[in-house]
Amino acid sequence: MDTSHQVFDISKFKVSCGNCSLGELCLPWGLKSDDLNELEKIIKRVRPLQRGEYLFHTGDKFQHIYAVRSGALKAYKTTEDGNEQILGFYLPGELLGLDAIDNMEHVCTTIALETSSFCSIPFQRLEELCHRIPGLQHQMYRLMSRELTTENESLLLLGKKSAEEKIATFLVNLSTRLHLLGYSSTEFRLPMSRQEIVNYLGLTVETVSRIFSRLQRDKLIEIDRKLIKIVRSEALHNMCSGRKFNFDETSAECK
Amino acid sequence: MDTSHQVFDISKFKVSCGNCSLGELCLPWGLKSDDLNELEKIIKRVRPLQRGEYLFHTGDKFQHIYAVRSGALKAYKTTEDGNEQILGFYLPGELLGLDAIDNMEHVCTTIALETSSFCSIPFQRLEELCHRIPGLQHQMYRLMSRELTTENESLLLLGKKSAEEKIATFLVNLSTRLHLLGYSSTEFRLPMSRQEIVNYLGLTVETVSRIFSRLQRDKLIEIDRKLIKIVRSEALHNMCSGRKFNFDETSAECK
DNA sequence: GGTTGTACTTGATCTGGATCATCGTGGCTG
DNA sequence: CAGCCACGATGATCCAGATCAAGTACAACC
Repeated sequence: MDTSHQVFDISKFKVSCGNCSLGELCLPWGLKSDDLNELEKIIKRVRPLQRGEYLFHTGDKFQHIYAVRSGALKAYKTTEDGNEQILGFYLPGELLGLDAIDNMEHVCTTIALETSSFCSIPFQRLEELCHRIPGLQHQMYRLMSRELTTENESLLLLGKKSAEEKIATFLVNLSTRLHLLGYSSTEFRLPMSRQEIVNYLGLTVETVSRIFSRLQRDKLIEIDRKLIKIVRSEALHNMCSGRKFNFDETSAECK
Repeated sequence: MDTSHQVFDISKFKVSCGNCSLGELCLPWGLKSDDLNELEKIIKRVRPLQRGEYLFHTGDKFQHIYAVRSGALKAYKTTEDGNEQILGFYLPGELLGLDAIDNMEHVCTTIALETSSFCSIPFQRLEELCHRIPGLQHQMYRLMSRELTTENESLLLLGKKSAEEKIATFLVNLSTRLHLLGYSSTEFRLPMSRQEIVNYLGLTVETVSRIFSRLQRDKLIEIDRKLIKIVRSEALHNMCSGRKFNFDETSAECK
């Protein structure tokens, strides 16, 4: 048998959630070792995607949920008039496809922003497993609940915030998520283009460009193309919630 | 024994999902009669709320999810600067509190917009029951998944739509949900104030007032305080997605 | 019936962010 | 290395919707 073939057939690799650095952020959280083994049996790696490749399309039959292992994706819908509407960005440890359970078909399209790898979990078998493993069921509820909370926050973000607040919130949110993954929270690379940022935030490239420039001029951040360095993170945090950027008085009362 | 007392202690009433007109819209969807009985055992009615009374507050310990039986509620968060940010409105058949599972505490406050009644379901016991009843577990996933989809749509609503589109979408959405409940989809009463509508949509009362007036002048709707009559629902539907309101040419090609 | 208060409407003006236009810059190709 | 192209920055203008400022209508109370 030609073993070299197997090297490329990555889907045959056994997944080891136990050794996965994302373990605690992902599905296996709180599982006992036996249960983990059960879960690992149904999880498969899928072929990594290059930038621009799709994970699933709107309307695809829903069979698997996916966990991002590495890389970054965006999820979007296409409106009646053919425009793309970005719903969110996904980083390692995050689950994709949960919104497809209701109608058993995907309701958005997901595309890799950079080379990305995934685990795929057949939903039906996951449901069966949840049935035998209470901890897994609970973790599923938690993850779905968390996604609801996240979306509520996005709702506030888009609904009530000014351009400046949106951008500050966007950066802080990204910074927080990267930090959770063990990366620097102050220096990182934006995996998405300006165009994608503004589509998501409901702004225009010009506005974002101007605000980035202003943040840089005011020494809150340093920015070189996609490289971001957050210099004054407290000030950026304050900016998220409408409080004005007020220099050294970060301890002052904020009415 | 004073039986008249029991008339008021509504929480002692056994819930009958089987006879509930909301059955198919709510938790019991797809359950067999035996399973339904199990579910009914853990569900209780809670005291109805009058307008202005709270169901739960942000930060409350999460113990129950609630199903709206009648009436209407709003869910909101309070921002750092003390403002109210409405996250959504809830009608009969809809579940409240699912976003609290993650941290086991409520992340928003819910208040009755009119006299409203509820069923309460202790989450821990529901989880145990889901464990024994696969259909119930599946329905929970479906309901949470549906809420994710709904929130994605709200996201588009708030992020990219114009004031007119937001209002049209808001009306159409309400109309659809009321229709599902067996009410008229063309004539209904808004359970919320203008102030609440605009808070939710991220607009001002003046803008909404003007757009309502315009829609009325153009004979798309008739409006008398909180009473809405949708006169030309196709036109209103078109308006939701940025397509211009173009009179009788509803059959014309929409690029 | 008058008084008060609250919700809603309508008009006038202002402004944040969109749109339009131009230019710079860095990466890629031949 | 020139030429091209996609991306991003910046300036000038425009406009949808906010803000400010008066009204008006209706319900609650005396």
